[in-house]
Amino acid sequence: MLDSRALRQDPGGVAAALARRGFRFDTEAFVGLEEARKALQVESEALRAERNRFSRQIGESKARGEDASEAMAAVSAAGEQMKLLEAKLAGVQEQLNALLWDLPNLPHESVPEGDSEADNTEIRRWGVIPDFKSPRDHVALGEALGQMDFEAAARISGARFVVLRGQLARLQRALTQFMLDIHTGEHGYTEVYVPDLVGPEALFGTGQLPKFEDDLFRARLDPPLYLIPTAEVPVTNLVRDRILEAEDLPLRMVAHTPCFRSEAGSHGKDTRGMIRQHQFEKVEMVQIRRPEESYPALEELTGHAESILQRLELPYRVVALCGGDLGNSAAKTYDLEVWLPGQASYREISSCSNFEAYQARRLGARWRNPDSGRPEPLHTLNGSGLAVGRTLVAVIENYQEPDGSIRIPEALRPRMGGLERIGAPA
RNA sequence: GGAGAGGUGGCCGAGCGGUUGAAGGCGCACGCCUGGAAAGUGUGUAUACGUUAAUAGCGUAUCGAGGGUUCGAAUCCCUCCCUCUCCGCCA
Repeated sequence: MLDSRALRQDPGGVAAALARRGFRFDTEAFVGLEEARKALQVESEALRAERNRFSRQIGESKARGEDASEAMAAVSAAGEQMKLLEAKLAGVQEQLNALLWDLPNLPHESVPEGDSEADNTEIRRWGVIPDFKSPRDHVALGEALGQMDFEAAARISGARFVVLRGQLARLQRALTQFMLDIHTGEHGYTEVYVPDLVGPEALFGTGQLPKFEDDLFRARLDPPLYLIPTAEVPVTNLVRDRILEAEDLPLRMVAHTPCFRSEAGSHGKDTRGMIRQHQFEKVEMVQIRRPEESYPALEELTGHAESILQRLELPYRVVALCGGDLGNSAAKTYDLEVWLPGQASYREISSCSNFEAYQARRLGARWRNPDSGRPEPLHTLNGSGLAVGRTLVAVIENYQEPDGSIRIPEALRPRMGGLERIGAPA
């Protein structure tokens, strides 16, 4: 959600900024609604103030045992009119909210121009792309090992699920623990365990609702409950409706959760393998920051995600998303793309974003700024550190041997009981 | 799942349907007192929106959420959510 004050003061400027991400903001509709809102609000508040005055008089008169029928009639009349006005106001407010909630975040000035993935800017590359004569992808490798089973998963749950067995299952667990231990032990994050099912308010806060309901799995209808698409939702919502003190900041939290995505609208995309699943594991970093610190924090957080790839010795590049490719709530995003020999391309393995105050406003996440003495919206950031399923894919493909075995990255061996490779040749 | 109790300000805790944004206490802030501190004492201490140059005033809203009764609801009624206790079940 954008700052409604800024929106009122400079709708044209906001529209121009939103145009950078390919979003058309109907300023005329907004200004019209806003004017109607203001008029109705002022009028109905004045009326209510008058009614309150009369009500007080009634109380006083009755306390003295006097007749109050005149004032009661006045209040009654005001009440009728108020009902009308307030119904109108509620209608306008609803339209205004729908418009407001639908607006994406303003891109940061450093975000590259462009309207698609093709316009993203590569910031840096790390690592050496392995030179395989005939690389196999993780599906071929995993299935040959007998440890990756899409058919079994399909029998249980349909498409876009996987069953891992034995050392591959363990490798995924090792990756998870490895990531968590580094973020908590070296990067200053506090590990949190959070619900995997969340209510609609939580999803509204981080921006998934109301716009992106189709991407979610709903687990219960009555009091609605959704499976989380990312730990960002429950973890960021930890500060919902809170006013933090300056000394509480910054907050750095990390959580490992499964993530559930319906992948509506991506039929036929990445249908092979573990790249795009309905369910996957992810380690997620979340930071809650004072506004002036959020951009340095984005660099820091991105570095934390990169450090995992470096320790696993996986080649990757960092890409700054252009305006058109930016997620709805983000002001700026770096994607980390890992090299996948099976596809001979870089694929997203982490997305690190600064949401500035966009989520914080929806969440009511504030801090007491000592300079102003007032509660002000915080800045929220998050980034995958990393998507575990895709990391497993990257390890399998980058560490493959001609005989179909998988070497285990040095950094993971202690967590694999010293194992050096999976599927050693007979 | 069954039975019961309860949800009020940062916390605890009052609150007859009427002038209650809400007594009192704790905590916190500032001042007085003190050689310094403690104790004591005084004052202040929610948030959002609107109006405004204003983080000054004024207005409106908010006592779990939503709806209803009423001239008027923290107080009465209904629905839902949550917490606690006991029983049952259960990882």
